[in-house]
Amino acid sequence: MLKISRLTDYGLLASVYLARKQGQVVAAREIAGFYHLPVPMVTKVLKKLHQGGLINSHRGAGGGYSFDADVEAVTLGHLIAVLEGPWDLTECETTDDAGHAVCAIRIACPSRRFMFGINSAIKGAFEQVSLGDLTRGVLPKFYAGQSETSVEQMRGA
Amino acid sequence: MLKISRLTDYGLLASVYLARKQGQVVAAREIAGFYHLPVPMVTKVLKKLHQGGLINSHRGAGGGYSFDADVEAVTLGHLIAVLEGPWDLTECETTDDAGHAVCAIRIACPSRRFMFGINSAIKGAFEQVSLGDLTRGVLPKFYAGQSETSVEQMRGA
DNA sequence: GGCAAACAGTACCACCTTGGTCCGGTTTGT
DNA sequence: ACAAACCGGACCAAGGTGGTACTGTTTGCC
Repeated sequence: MLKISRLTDYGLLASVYLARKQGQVVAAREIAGFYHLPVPMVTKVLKKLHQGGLINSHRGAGGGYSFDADVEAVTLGHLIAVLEGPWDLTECETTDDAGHAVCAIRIACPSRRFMFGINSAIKGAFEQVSLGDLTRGVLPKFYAGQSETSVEQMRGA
Repeated sequence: MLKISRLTDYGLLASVYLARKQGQVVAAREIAGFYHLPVPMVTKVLKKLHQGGLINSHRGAGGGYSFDADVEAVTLGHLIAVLEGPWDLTECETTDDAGHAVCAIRIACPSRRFMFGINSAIKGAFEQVSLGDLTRGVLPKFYAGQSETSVEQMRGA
C-alpha cells in the first residue's frame, strides 16, 4: 500500500550514518546501537548496500563498513533501487517467467499509460535528492522556488 | 514495496468504465465482465468508491452504480485516497492508538524531513491527473513541454 | 598460534496484509 | 411475488515482511 519497507528505511539510516563518518570503518553494532535497531536487521541491510556497490566492507576484527564515495554522487533513487530492488507502482509491465505480460488487459487498460508517467515522476523525485542532502537535512533544488530551504518551511505551506 | 494494491487498480478501472458511461447506471457484473475480473472484487471496490462519495449507488432490480460528477473535478489523487485510504511512504508521522509517535527516533531521524517532501511530490503527481485524462488516455499539463501529448511519446524519451 | 571481533550466508518462524470467496439481508423494478 | 442488484459482514489461503538464529570465514592482536 504505497509504503517503503522498514528494511529500506533502516538502509537509509545506515547510509546516512556512514556518510557522516565518511571514509571511517564502522561496525554494524555501532549503527544499530545508535538508532536502537536490532543488530541482525542492520547487518542485513548493510550487506545489501555492499552488494549494491554503495559501501565497502572490511572483514575481521576491527572491521565493519565504510562509505568512501562522494555523497553527492549517490541519490536517494540509487539507494532505494539497491535496497528495495526493482519496483513498479503496478504490474502493468511485469512479465512472468516465460516473458508473458502478467496483466491480461494490458493493451486495452486505461490506466497503464498513466502509471508509467506517475512512476517516472516518483523515480524522478527520488533522483533529485542526494545522500549529501540527506546528511545535511536540507532540501535540494528539487522544489522550484524553495531551493536550499529547510523542509520545515515547506511543511508549514 | 512501493506498489499500489490490486484492489485499488480495480477501482481505477471501474471508475474509468463508469466515467465513460457518465450518468448511466451500470451493474457491477457488467464491469467485472468487461475487464474479466472476479465480480465480488469489483463490488467490493465499487462500495468503497460509493462510500467515498465518488459514485452513486442504485439498489434494487436494474440497479447498479453511476458516475454523475464532472470527470475533470475528480483527480487520480482523490481516487487513490478513497481506494487506498490514508497512506504514507513511511511511518514517520504515524501514531499509535494512544496518539504517540510510532517512530522512536522521530526527532533525530535524518530522512523524516525528506520523506515528507517526497510524499508531497508523489501526491502532487497524482493530483495532476484527472479522471477525464484517464478516460481519454492522454497526458495532462503535468509534464512540462509535453502538454497533451500521447504517453507513448514519453515512453520513447 | 590462538582468541575474539566482525562480516557472509542461509535457514527459519510469527505475523500481517492481500486477494479472493461466500453467505444472509435489504431494496426495488416488473 | 420474484428476481436483480446492492449491503455488510465473515472467512480463508497465500505471500510478504520483520525479526531471530546459527554456522562459517576472515582478520587484527596478544
